[in-house]
Amino acid sequence: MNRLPVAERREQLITAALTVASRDGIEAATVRAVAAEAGVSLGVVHYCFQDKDELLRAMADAITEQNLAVAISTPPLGADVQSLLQVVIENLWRGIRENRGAQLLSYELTTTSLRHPELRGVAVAQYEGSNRAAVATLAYVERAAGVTWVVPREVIARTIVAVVDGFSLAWLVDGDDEAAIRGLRGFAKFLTSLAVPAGDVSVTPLPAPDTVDTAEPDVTSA
Amino acid sequence: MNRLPVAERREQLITAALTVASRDGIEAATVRAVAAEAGVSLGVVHYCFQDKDELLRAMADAITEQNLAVAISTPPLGADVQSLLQVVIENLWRGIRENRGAQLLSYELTTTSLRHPELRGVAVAQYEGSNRAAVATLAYVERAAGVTWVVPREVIARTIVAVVDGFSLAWLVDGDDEAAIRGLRGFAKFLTSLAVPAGDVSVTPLPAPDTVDTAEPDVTSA
DNA sequence: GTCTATAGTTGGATAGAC
DNA sequence: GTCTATCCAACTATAGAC
Repeated sequence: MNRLPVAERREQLITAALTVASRDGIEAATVRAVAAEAGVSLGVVHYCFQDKDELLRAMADAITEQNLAVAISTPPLGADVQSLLQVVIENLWRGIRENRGAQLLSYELTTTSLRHPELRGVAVAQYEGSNRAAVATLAYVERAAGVTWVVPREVIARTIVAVVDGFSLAWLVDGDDEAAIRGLRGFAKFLTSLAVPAGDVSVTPLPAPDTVDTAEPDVTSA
Repeated sequence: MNRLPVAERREQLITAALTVASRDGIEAATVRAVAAEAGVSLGVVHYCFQDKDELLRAMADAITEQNLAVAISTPPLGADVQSLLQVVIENLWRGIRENRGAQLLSYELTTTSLRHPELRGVAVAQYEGSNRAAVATLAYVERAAGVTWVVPREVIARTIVAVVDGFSLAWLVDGDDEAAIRGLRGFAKFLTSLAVPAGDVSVTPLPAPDTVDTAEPDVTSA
């Protein structure tokens, strides 16, 4: 109703799009539905976004940013690898469990992106976000617990993303919370077995929380 | 063109639907596109299937059956757990790698099913198929290598499905064959660490191949 | 059983008044 | 900037001729 600067209007519409898409699925996030959710008329959306693809892309970017933002929250410090990984994984899991719709939307965005050339890049961006977050988390754990890994950090990061995605997907289907958390705990234990005390360097002092660029790897992306 | 019994016509249309959906995505598998692919007219499809949902459901069932059928193929026998698991996982991976479209379709079916009440059950059926195949594979490995597991077989099965799904999804996005196979090999190694020699019972003689109801777990489902 | 024709929806996108 | 009105395309589904 009110006249807003385009930038703000865009934010509002992106939020509306996220609401609709998380709740009712990516298919339901039509231009019309988004306009209705935001309480504006159809024309407004087309005034702010060139076309539907641009809106979808903006929505995907918003998710990624959001995940990276969440990733800054600091987990409990100073503990052994085992419990540190446990906590990190469980925080991550809580975020997923409490946002079923968003998690499902993330997979919908991935598959949609993989099928439509005009959305090429969205899925890759999601994955890059996830991997960066996972790598940063690992770096954090390394410093906090004074360890390194017996395999390259990037390899572990990829595994984290894959395993969390896999268990999330299974949980989306059967809703078995117990099985999900059990699986993830087992995985944390496995990760622990890949850690070895950092040889030469003693435990590096922890940087201030906000210079650690993650805590919870983004798993919203594919 | 020709007059076929309904049952055969259905098979033909399901095949056509699989072709279209694997190639162009689940969205592209419209009644019209399927009819065109099968070389029949629009009305024929509606004569064979009550509505589009029934067609989609039939398509999903066909995938599951197909996966279970593939799972009967016998892997190389008589080896240690490590190499046995290695081979099983690599066979599984080859099947995925060579059917990118079908694999992607599987995830599309899952998310679609999770969003549409009228397709409720499809995703669960996919997952049950995967799990049954994984459990059967584990049972096979147990007999072939004379081992049992330090955690319940069902838990391992769920983990297998999750991990394979996770790595598959990552591969669909970035196409990194090397990373995928590396990750899966690492996982096979991990599984090996969960195996212990079967204590009391000596190695049970292998049943005939076709009584072993799997070899490759279905990972097509979500 | 198979075809054409058409009804009835839905959704993307634009034009033009205010 | 925002609204209404409208166009156009694609799709599901059905009716009825052959």
